[in-house]
Amino acid sequence: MSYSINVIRHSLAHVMAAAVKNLFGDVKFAIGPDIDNGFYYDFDLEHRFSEEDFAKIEFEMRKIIKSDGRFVREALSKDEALKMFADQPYKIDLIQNLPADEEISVYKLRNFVDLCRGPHVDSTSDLPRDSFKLDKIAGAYWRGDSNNKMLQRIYALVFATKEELDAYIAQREEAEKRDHRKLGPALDLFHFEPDYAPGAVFWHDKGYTIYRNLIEFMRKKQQDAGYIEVKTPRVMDRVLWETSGHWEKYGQHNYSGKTEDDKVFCIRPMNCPGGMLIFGQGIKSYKDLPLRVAEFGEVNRYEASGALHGLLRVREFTQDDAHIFCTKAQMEEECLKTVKFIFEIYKGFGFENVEIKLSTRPEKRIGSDEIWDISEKALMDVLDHNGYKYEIQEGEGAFYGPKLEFVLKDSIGRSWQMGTVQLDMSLPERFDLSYIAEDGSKQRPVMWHRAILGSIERFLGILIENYDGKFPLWLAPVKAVMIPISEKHIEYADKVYEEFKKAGITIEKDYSNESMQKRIRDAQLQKIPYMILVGQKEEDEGKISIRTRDNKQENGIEISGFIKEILNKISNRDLDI
RNA sequence: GCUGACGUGGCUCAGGGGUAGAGCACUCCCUUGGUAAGGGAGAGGUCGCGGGUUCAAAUCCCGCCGUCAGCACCA
Repeated sequence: MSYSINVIRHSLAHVMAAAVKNLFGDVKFAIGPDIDNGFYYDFDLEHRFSEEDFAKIEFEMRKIIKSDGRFVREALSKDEALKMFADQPYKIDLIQNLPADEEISVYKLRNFVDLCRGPHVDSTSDLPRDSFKLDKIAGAYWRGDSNNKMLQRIYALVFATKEELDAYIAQREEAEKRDHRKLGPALDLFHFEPDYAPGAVFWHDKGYTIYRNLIEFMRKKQQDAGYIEVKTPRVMDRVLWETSGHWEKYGQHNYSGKTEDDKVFCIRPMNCPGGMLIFGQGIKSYKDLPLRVAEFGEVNRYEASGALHGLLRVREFTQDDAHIFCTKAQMEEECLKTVKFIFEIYKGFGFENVEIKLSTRPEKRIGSDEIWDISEKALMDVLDHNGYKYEIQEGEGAFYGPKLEFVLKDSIGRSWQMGTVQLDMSLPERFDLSYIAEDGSKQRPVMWHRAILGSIERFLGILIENYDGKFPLWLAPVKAVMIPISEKHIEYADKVYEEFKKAGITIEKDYSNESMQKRIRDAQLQKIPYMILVGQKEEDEGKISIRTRDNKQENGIEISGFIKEILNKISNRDLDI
């Protein structure tokens, strides 16, 4: 009989728990579910696990697997279960939270009994012996709540075959090689100064060129899509943040300070209030709607130290933010337009595989259930009526409204949450925004928040990893590097170089006193799209030779034609070189 | 923020109670090379910061800061 990989993973979690019990004795067991690449199990025990324990635990697991132990299911009443797990406080906690009349099942594996719904394999001989591997140790809070005790979690990788396990590990190593925290400094894009500005980016010339390219790209697209662009203050009085409600909810994450006359100012953690004040200025008519207000807004949030992660989670970043004000009647159309817009933008970067998640009302929220019903339905209608597939994330919405999240898969299959579209039922109210309707009455506008790239920093981090540093031509900070074969050809190289310059193409010279091979290697490592090689032959013919970073080679190319080709690729934003 | 590991020249890392090493990168010299590392020489660090133990600390202990892996958080 063959079992699903999930059943195998979960059964192995029991085996590992049993092994830990055999080896370490007094252990309090928490939970051990299967996950995407294997399973984990949370333990509470005196002994501090270290990776040196892995070999021992794996050895014990294999012993258990070989012993042909049976997984035996037993059904108990709640009282019986409580008695059985009397010395297991976490299991007691779980049992007590089960419905009173529910039958409780436990699974026995030799001397180890675990509270569990199952299912499991019949016998440990159904389990693989060489396609699992203990992976890492981590702290994890009981019930995922930071008020609770932190337990020790062991993660393990489990696949159906050894080959799949090895492939997974190899894929992970590949991902590590593309880590933007490595590639970024190596390609001279940016760096961090942990001592002076943890979580804030120092953009170098090349990185900032890409950064500006991204903003220009969005700016152009937004203009075409009927947005206006504004710029609002970064430092504003605390009163504003109290009005918006963010001081109360996120005050601890704000950068704020007192002036000499004791006023408290706050560096903006988001751009919304600025957008509200722009709308609130003057009297708006229904004829002004929909009003799409974009801002490339730099924000600062004092994120928890443990949350920082390269460009993906920083304390200072720029959002490609926009607030769309519209009437109730325009609400769905605007949402649909935005969703389509988002897909169009992602496609431009080669991200075709985009998933939508719809997050519904959280426990802590404002607004009546009626309004939530209407807004959630509005989002679903837009998606349903236009054939978009989506997954619902119950209770994951913002406190002020439901949201759509756009998750894209990169070139090596990893998922990233990027853009978001959110309905805000709070801010128009708090800022008392209104417009004059056709019948002369004052109406409250509907307001959508939306960010497409999310943050420029984050998006760029993901692009680095997605492209493995090989940016498409239109984004690449340096399009080509000029490599004369020997010193004798520098004069000709300069002549060619000037032609590229004149055409507005960013190109570097490498006239350093190194062998040509060395200079080619350097250019390859910098992932510069084109190497332009000129030697005696090229000089005699008045042509150039091109080598691409993908090792494509073409000799005797005509200069003006090649320049034209590059300019074309840049303006078309071609993804291939 | 929590748990654990870690913090040595720009980068990758070795060493380890008696006042610092390698490779790459950098500078200079030789070499003038046809598609991923030519050769030589040189410069560069009070070993994250602060305190303690010691005749002596980069090395041991404590605190702080930061990084990494998770967890929690993510307006």
